[in-house]
Amino acid sequence: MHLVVRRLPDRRVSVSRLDDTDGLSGAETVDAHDWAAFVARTERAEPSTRWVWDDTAIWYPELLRAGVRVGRCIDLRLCHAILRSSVATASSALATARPGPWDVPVAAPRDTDVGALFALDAEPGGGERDPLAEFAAQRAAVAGATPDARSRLSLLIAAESAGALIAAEMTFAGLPWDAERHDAVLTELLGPRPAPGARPSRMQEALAEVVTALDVTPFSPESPGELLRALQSAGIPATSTRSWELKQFDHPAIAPLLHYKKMARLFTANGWNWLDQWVEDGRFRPTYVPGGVVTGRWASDGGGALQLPHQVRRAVVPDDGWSFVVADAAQLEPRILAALSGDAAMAAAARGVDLYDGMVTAGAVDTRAHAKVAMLGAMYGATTGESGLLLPRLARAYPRAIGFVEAAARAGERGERVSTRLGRSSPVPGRGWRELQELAAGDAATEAIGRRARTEARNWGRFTRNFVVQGSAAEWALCWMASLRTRLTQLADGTPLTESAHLVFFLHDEIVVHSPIEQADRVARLVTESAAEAGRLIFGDAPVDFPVTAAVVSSYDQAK
DNA sequence: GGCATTTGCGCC
DNA sequence: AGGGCGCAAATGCC
Repeated sequence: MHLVVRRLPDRRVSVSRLDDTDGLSGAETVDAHDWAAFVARTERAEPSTRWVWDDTAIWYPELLRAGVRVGRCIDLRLCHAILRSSVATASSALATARPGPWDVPVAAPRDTDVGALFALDAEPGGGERDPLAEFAAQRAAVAGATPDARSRLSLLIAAESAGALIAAEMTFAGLPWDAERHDAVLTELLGPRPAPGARPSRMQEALAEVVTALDVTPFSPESPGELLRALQSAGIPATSTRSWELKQFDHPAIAPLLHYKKMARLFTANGWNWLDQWVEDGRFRPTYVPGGVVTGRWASDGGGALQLPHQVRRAVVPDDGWSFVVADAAQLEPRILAALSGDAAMAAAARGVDLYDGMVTAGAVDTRAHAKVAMLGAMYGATTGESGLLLPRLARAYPRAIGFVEAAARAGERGERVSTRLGRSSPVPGRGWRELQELAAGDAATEAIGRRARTEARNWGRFTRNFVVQGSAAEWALCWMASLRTRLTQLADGTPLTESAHLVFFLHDEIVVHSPIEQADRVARLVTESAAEAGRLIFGDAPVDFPVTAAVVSSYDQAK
């Protein structure tokens, strides 16, 4: 049962009911005051309802604030983006139409004030968005795909939309954050909080050491130019001020300088100012941006939520009487590649808990470290260095897996689109890229143009090579979370979201569930079950395991 | 002065 | 010459 909803100008919502064949079977209008109650009533009476709306980030926060949860939805904006560029729906009316009001590049405005839903005076797309017509166009696009693509796209649409619900719920719940412990971590590593504009004492000390060791007049290491001149004046032939380059030099100034840089990073990115700005009432509430990355990964907006350094994870602490269940998928991307390519040998190596160990046991590589660097290199397109050297051996042991990413790279080099397991396709390269390739192929091409064209082609090939793996892994993660969410909802048995176990953080292949202590072990099992279900949903009976490590902890840093 | 780009580094 | 991001501060430009 689909209920297509749309904002009306006079603070009302129109609700169109569609039957199983998408025929209009009823319509009504609901006043803003009654909206949350209407949704709650509908969810109770018909839990399998799928709400169809333009943008979850617009509709859902207000419902959550009213204590109402939604089981299932279709996020038309997110699904439009998928279907618009998918190779599988390329000939559909939806994909071939001129850009319209659904082709908005970013999520809804960050305005989550109470009443925001009905306060929107203009459509985010700039034009009138008709959800009924858009839903029909999307259903037609999917129906027109091959049967195989149809079922995969249907799963992708459901998973993407579930992700949008989860993102809104996680922002609503917030990540439990102990500001006192954060302050303690900062004080331990940097010294006490300095006056505004001043450096923390430990940074000051490290800087003094650097100045002494370089025998220079005091300078500001935040300025790459000043730092470079200071280093060179002491005879250190640095060409940049990057830490990984500075590491190579043997000079007494290097160690305190690297220490300084480390501290400076923590101070500016996740120091006291960050704490003041982002943590309120014991919660960090970033905005997640589902579909924010071309590959389908989530992005985030505000507070650098997806880059929380390990140093400060000690401050992520559950409420009294609660635990965290922290789980991550072991070697997710290589396993995804094994499943995508149907590489039986790699699938066999993936049978244990550690895929890299499995590769060593099979004799494909010498050490676990080699296995890891070689696999990452294969998926990222490394050509030089250690991983470049290991690649031939890897290709002999796992020809199908390596052949799969190589094929994706070659397609990208030709300017073709590649697709994830469920049918999200990479964008076509820009006009400048295509013109350069045509120029290089023509009679007037110079050697320099040819060189530039080949470089650009290889660059795009590395992107498409990684796209298929990263994007398919993102789909697995969405299915994992969506399956878990369903189980957690059952466990909650009608309890409000934040009064029972609920997701509070997601990081590509890792999740954190905030759970009452007595439920935590059960939640850990649900996490594991959900991972197995995700594998089945996406790959059917393909013989690749997706093990997850699930730990019950009393602070985030204790996991792993 | 303000806005855009670059540099460097955090995460996966 | 290794994929995808976000963010702070410095730097570049008008």
